[in-house]
Amino acid sequence: MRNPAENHPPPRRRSAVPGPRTAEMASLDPSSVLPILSIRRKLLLWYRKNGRDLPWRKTADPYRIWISEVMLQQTRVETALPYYRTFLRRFPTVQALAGASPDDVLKAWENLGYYSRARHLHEAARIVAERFAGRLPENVEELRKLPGVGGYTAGAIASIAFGKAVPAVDGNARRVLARLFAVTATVDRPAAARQLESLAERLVPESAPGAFNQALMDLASACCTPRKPACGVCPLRANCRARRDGTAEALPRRMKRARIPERQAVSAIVRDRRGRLLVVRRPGKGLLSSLWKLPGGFLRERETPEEGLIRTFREETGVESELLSRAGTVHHSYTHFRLILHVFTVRIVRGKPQPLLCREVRWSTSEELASLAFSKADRKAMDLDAFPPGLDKSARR
DNA sequence: GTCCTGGATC
DNA sequence: GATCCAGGAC
Repeated sequence: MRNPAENHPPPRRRSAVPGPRTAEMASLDPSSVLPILSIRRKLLLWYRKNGRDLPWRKTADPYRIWISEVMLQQTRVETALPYYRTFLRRFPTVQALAGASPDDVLKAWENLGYYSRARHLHEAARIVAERFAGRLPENVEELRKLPGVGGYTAGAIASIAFGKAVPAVDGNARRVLARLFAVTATVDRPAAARQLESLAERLVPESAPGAFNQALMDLASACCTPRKPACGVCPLRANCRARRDGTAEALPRRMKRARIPERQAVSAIVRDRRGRLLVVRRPGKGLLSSLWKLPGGFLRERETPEEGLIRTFREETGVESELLSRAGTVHHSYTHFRLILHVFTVRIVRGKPQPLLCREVRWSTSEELASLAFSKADRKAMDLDAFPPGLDKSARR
């Protein structure tokens, strides 16, 4: 009947409690001790057999572990994998990353999404290089002060790279914990997040905290999946309250998300006589900051794509233009809006492009385009361009 | 609330 | 092909 999730031990710093806190738990409820020990043992055993073989698990280099954890924020393992390899070939050390140009770092991040991660990572690398002589701090509090390092990432680095017995609760771990302890509170509310965090804190063993934290996440991806969890083969099935209650698939509970609005935008494909493409660089803040894009922008209410194109192209670069043809439409979806992008081929009738509402304008050859960082949506838009045959060769010379 | 992309599902 | 969904930091 006792649910550890409902215990609210007085908040305390972990360091105040040496060793496993089993004595305290025992004094509260003898029956709750065994599950913790049993869960740890089973999970670690399962992990030794079934843990994924990932490159960042073959290294003890805190820098590499840090890179992997930042890449894994909001990102699947399979997606991050190739980026991890190329990023580390390119920036093998904290010093290499700290000394790189922002553009190189951004390019290495192209298509990985959430580009502020790349900016923060770069900034943090400089801090680590300058203030910490290239060594990452080892404790959660100091790690958390680095840009781009929040609670989860700090816990992951501290436990995996430095063997600290701290939890690292990401969305996967939250799912496992919510089911294991039948936490029915809405997990994206702070109260429930604290509850799960405190459960994780009690579970993490002093002996192998990094392995334990990773085991929790691997279990989440291998059998404690969001839909149709494979409870039959789960090593923790005997301990799982949700399994007992038949509520595994209903947990964790989330708030239902607001409907996502739709926004319309326009993009211009403009070529010069040599076949070079006009591209502009986005501002340093906001959506896709510092990435390159085609000229254009968001439509106003009741504005037609044609009107919007002429207006946004003028506002962004100061030129007067006319439409040549419709190149097509791109649909792309962001966290908080869906984008419908109308793409036109366009001709400049007056003026020379200036960086007015953008950081930079440039006529780019296809070779140069390959070296600039664009968002997925802009790549899609550029792919709509029916390149005039014959010009391509001259553009490359 | 604002940041992105890709995979699963219909 | 559209829609839903998963995944942390600020």
